[in-house]
Amino acid sequence: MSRQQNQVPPDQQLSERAEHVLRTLVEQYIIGGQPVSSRTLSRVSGLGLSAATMRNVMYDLEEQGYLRAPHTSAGRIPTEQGYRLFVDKLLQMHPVDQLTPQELQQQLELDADAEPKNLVESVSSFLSGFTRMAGVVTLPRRDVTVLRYIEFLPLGDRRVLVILVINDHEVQNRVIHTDRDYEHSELEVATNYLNQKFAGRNLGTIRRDLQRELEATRKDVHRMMDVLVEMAGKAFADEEREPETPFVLAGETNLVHFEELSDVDKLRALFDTFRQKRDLYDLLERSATADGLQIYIGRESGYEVMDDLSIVTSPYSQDGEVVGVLGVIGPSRMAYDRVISVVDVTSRLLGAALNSRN
Amino acid sequence: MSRQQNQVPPDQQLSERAEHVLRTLVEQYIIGGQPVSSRTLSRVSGLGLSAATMRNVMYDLEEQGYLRAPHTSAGRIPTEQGYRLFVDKLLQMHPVDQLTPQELQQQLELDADAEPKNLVESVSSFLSGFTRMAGVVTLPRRDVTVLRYIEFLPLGDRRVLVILVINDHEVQNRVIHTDRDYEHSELEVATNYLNQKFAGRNLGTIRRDLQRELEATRKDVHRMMDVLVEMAGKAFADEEREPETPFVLAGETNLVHFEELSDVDKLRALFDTFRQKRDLYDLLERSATADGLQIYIGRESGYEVMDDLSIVTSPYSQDGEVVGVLGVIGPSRMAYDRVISVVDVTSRLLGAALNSRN
DNA sequence: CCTGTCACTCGGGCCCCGGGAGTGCCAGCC
DNA sequence: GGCTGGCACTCCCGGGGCCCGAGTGACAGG
Repeated sequence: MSRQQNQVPPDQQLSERAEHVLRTLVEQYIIGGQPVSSRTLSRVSGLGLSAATMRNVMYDLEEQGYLRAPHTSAGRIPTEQGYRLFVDKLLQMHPVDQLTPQELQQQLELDADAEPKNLVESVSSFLSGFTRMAGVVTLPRRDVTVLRYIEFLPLGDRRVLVILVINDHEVQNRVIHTDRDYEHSELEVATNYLNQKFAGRNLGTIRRDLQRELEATRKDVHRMMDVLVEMAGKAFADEEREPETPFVLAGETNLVHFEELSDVDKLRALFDTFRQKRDLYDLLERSATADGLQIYIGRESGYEVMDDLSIVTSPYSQDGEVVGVLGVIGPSRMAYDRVISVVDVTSRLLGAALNSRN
Repeated sequence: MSRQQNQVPPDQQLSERAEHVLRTLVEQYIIGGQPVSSRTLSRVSGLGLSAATMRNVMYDLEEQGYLRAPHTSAGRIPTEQGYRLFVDKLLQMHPVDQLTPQELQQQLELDADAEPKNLVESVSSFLSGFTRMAGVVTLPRRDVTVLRYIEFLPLGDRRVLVILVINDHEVQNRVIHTDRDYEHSELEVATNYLNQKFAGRNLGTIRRDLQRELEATRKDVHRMMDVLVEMAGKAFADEEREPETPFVLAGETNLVHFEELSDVDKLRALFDTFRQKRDLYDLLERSATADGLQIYIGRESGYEVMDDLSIVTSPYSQDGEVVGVLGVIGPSRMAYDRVISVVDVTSRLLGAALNSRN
């Protein structure tokens, strides 16, 4: 206990040798999942040093907070700080295995014309399937949403189907209930009028203008216009009803396979957190504002349940603007090089898939 | 071991008293989760019998395969056969708590105009939330699918949006890629022609006729017709692309809270089965053909992973025709009365929600 | 047929013990 | 000064023995 307390400030430079040892140790731990002993390091590090020397180095690393020993006579495992240094400085990226994401590539081509929701589900499930951990992807969120086309179709039973084409690609269907049945021809008038007036304009401003329009036509005799504007209003009001949980989590149950979650209580706590979605969403939001690929190791994310778990995230963009975040959640003891590659490539592919739609 | 082997045939009638004891025991076990002792039964059964007598009764019940003792000096717990008798004959249904499904009622009203997929997701998540177990709902599957309306809209970039309204309520969007861009007016011709020809007809027959139509127009000079029929063909071909996993499972992670799944290996096996979806789907299919509410206790379902788990299912109908199944998966030690009520009511409400759309 | 009683069985908690793994430290060597 | 071999020490882990409590099975008597 004393050793941890009088830590040498962690910003002190580590010798190259110490870094090499740390890197080897983390790699070994990731492979084997067992605390790494001085003997193993001596054998495997390639430094040609004896176990005794390794012990000295390890002692120093522990003193500086990079390692800890689960108990006296186990080997050592990395602390969060140890992983941190590892990913920041010591990680050797293998060239991305270009072959494997092909699977995603194909899937994205299949989904090329799908709604964002479906796209996001595909990608999330790819991330989880490929890494055998949990995948998470937020729905793309654009500030400018341009109405491309609006159309009304009669469904009968005083219901009208409203079709909105937004941003050239997203198609939304709404059903609104009206005071009476409308003829196809009547609705065609509405369709034409609204398209002429609003197509190509921003959804936010349309909502404002509709309000004004409504007041104007009220004074008018043109009852028909009144009704159709109200219809459009309804359709757009519905737009407000956001999905409460704007991200898709997949493969959570993969996590049950990991040693570090063989404690059922921990598993429960984690799944409960996932269920609430709020915390995870906040974390993702944070990653969206930070730029580039982010790695939160263990409690760095700020949540106790993330103990021994890490999350690797990357924002994805459309038209050069960040519209969402995706990532992978797994044990801190994960193969960061692979996961980083996958997350990185995936975010790019998703971005590309979104762009190719224009 | 000997006692289990020379079992008295289970079809032998149980005395009323034995049944009462069995019922009390199952109820107690469901409440407490602990093996039930003769003393407890003596206190709680209301029969005014001593523990010693209970022991004799329990001995008989064990001999007939309704109970088993985890070990000599624990109490007894029900076997699958015990649960079976309990649910078939001894279960006292409380009048359905009419208040609680109100939550679902409201949700369904909100979703009244939603796509089947969303409806099913709502219901599945209700089942899991309300029971705190796992909920599962298959997508409604209708044999007759009538095309109500079809429409083409130009999206630009040689893409055309096809909107299909099916069965009065389901709206499907497809994007198809064409050889060139089409004017709105050209597509309007297509829209009119196809609606006139095919609206109100069965999707299956339309597909056949389109094929014929295509061959006919080929010989014709009318190139335009050719193209649009091909378009429609594409749209319907897409229809074939079924969701590979036509059911929605929600709240699997709730199961981690149960004692009987505190064995991590079991949990893994179960989640792996869920991931594959096939087995579960087969099980649900089976329940659809059987009529009314079904209960599979433990391995009755035919799957080893369902050991200590039960599934309560009920088909749901639209226009008097069974179109899907929903259910709840949880430990065999579940409050069957509540779960049965919920599953039953939910299937009715879902059916009603589907019907009210016509 | 029911009941009180008593011997018996079994699981769980506890301690103790020994073996094995890995360390910390030290003396000696280069 | 840094590296190494050696050695004592610490700790985990598994097994065995012990006791206790819970619950049963069986039996004899009402």
